[in-house]
Amino acid sequence: MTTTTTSRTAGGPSDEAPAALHSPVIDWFRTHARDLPWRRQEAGPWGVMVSEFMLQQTPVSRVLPVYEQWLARWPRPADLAAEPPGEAVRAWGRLGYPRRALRLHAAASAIAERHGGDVPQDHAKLLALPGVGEYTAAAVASFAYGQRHPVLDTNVRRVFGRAVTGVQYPPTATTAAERRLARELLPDDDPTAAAWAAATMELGALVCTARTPDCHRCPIATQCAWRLAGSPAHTGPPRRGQTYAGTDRQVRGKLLAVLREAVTPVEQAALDVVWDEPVQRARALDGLVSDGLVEPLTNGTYRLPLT
DNA sequence: AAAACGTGGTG
DNA sequence: TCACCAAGTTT
Repeated sequence: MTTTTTSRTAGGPSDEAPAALHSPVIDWFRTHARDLPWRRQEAGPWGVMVSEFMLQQTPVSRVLPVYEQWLARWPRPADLAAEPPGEAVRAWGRLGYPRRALRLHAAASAIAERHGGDVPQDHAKLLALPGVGEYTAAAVASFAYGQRHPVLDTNVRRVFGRAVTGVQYPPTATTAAERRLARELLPDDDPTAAAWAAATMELGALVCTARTPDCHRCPIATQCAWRLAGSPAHTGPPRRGQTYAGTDRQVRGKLLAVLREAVTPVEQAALDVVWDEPVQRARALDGLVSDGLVEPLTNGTYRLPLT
């Protein structure tokens, strides 16, 4: 035997690992999945897409009521596209990151214009839509159309990090190794792959949570590499929590809150009261305007964008 | 590639 | 209380 004997890539899953994980996780999902509105058949691809936009960095509990109102008001992409972008921003409410509302409106317009009003099925076409990145394209293709795509969100990354790689937390940014692993673990056929995607996400959301995982209820606890290693603490760089108080983001939020509530254009003075520091206040407002979230009128007033 | 981008619940 | 966390995308 030579020193160059073939060996499996370090840290990679064994050939039989996938099958051993698929069934327990998918079976668990069948009995424990939450009954969320965007998972109902009647939600359709548009409902799935709307939910995915809203769920980008925003918890399910806060998305629920806004999602219902949104779909009731704009049941099809063309319905949203027919309204001014500012109406999308207003209906977005306090979900946060309001540029998502603008992008969802722009995506709806693109769907209405270029795709005959139907959410495209092709991953590349989904990816080309405003506000749709790698995750959302895969999620819509998988959840709405039952296709086979690696769906790698924060939940799945954590589940794979623990169950397979054996670490408490995945790296800060998604790595090529994580993408490769997600691809390797993907079941071969479309329906099973789609179920796997939804199931691993749900497992991360309900059981394999960031702070205090409930391993007692985990269907793959006996196979979890992290548990088997004694649940070692995170070793990498500290996970940065973004500060918010005093940032431009906070000021933008306060300014936009005023505009959302207003039915008519708002005077400069009404915006000035939300923040006392004039330089930062002006910078925040300029930022909102350049982002297309606020429209300045020639008479010195401001409103949510009509175009 | 690092940083910007909202908001509210929770341990 | 306060830092962490939540189905990311864009520049």
